[in-house]
Amino acid sequence: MAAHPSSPSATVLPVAFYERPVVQVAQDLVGCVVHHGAASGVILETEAYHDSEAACHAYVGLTARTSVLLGPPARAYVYRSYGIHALLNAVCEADGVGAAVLIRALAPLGDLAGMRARRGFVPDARLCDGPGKLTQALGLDLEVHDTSLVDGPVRITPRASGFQDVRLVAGVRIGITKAADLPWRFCAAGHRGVSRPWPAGLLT
DNA sequence: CATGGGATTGACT
DNA sequence: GTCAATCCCATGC
Repeated sequence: MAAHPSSPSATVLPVAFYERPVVQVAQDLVGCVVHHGAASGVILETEAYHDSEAACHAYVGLTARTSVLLGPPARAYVYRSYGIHALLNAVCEADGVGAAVLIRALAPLGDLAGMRARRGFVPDARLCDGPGKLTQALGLDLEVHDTSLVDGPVRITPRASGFQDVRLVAGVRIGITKAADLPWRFCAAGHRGVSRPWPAGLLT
């Protein structure tokens, strides 16, 4: 952090950014930068989830698990998947609406050495090409669940240089069985560092 | 209190 | 292509 003297709060995406329709936020987040400590990466892939459709955890209503999803926007929703992986989501829309954007892939940007150490020295292109991989690379765990994305340990800043006008490729969401036909997955066109399978047209 | 499923990954056939 | 690892929590008896 000492190498970056600029004030973080001045450039962090504000609460109002997240307090919008979740499918819009999912698209706008591609190209933005996630920070955790010295580690950071450019978002290459997102998915939107909303409590109006069955794939969203909040579809079942208010429970201990879904209280954060249904709470105010601009907070981190982190949960464990398959007993092993921590998945990072940004809570969106108004307080009372269950909606979040799942961050599925990053282009590694800051603290590559730390990422390599935490990920076990895989090729750099594979450091953050999946939702469980990127949380491990960033050093995130469930401890950041229900923390602020504006002034908490995890922060997201606006689109990096070279990503202001990023072209998006939409596809269906990955790894779900319910509401599997909604095209709510968004990838940065031309970037191979996204999770498999690549959506049609990614490289064209 | 017991059971089962899941927004994944990596290793293996 | 298949499959197991392994945690949280919703559901049901």
